[in-house]
Amino acid sequence: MNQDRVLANQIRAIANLSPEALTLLIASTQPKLLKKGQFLLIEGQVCQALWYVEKGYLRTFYDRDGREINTRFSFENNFVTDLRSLRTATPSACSIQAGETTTVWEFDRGKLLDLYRQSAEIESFGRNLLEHMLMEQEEHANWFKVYSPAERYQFMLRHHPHLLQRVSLSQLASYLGIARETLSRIRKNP
Amino acid sequence: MNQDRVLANQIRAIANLSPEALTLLIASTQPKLLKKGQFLLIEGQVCQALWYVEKGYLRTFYDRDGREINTRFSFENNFVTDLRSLRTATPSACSIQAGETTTVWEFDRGKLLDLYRQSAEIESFGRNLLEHMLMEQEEHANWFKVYSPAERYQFMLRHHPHLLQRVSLSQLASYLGIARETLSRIRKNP
DNA sequence: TTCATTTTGTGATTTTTATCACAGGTCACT
DNA sequence: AGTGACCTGTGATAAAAATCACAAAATGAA
Repeated sequence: MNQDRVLANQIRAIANLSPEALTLLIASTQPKLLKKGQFLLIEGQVCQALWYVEKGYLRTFYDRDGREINTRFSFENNFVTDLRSLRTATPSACSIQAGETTTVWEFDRGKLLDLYRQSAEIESFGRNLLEHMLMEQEEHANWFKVYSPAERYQFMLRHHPHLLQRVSLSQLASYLGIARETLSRIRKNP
Repeated sequence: MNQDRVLANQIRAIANLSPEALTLLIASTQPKLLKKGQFLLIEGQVCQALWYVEKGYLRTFYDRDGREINTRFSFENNFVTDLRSLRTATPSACSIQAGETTTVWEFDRGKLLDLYRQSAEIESFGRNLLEHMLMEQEEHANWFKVYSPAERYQFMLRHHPHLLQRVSLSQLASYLGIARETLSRIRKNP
């Protein structure tokens, strides 16, 4: 059995699982190695899994008339999926791609649902994970209502500096809802 | 026992509960009637509950240097809370206020956590509810990355017309991340 | 290293949006 | 009906951001 320490510890950080439940959960996953540029999900496919990023990062983006709009960057120790596609079994409107050489653990949708039924502990883990994801998503959504573009940049710089260190400015621009050139200028003037 | 039909049906729409679990869950709630303007949560308080809106609507807002910024409007059949404050037991950075005469059902944090431990079915309901909330939140967050202000208005008009019918333009402006005057002008020119 | 590709910086210009100021309208309450 | 509080529309102006065009720099692969 392929028990990964990092994954196990991260799961424990989200919810305390008994050794049995932890084993069960980890046994259901499968590691995947992605080269930079490889896709986990392509627009139009039905999303069948949830992924945990062990190393590297993933980019979630939408295609808007040929222009790519990045809605999420998922780094180490984060979970990512297209929840709408996963839940409703409908084609995904977005794609998920590796931004670096990336290692993920794949949690298959069907297996996960089975585990939820089998183990209340694992269901509890799922709930806690979702609470965590929702909390972060809400906070991020508020950036756009509370801050101006320059303030969004400042906030990101202060609270999520890894984004700037690892993601190109061109890709960050759409994530911040501003033009690439504007972001370049904002960065110059502190 | 105060079993409300609307609430029961809405819960069933989220997750199939056995009659016993449903009874348990509903027995843990308490109805609250709010006049327009009354608060469920005031900035600085620790959020202790999750609320289900039966009638009316709630407004979630932040105070930014004396200016109110609305981040959410919760209408009939929706659940709302301040998840960060609820989870981390820290003072809330936002307030939640009734925008009309509003009836809510209050789910106390402690009772809910107890129920999660007691009943796998109820935990499953919690997970499903969170998935649903996260899905909606992600979609809303994408408005700001994918659409221009005018397009955000159009999207809201098409997909969430009740917002325009029941929330004042002044309050919607910050929710759409634009100035009140700009929204007024966008509305004129279709 | 070299070459091609991608990324970034920058100026000029246009477009969009915010801000300020104020008038008229609506609504609830007495 | 009158009063005050809030909401909406609109013009003038300033500020911010988008867009276009292109050069410089960085990156990566052969």
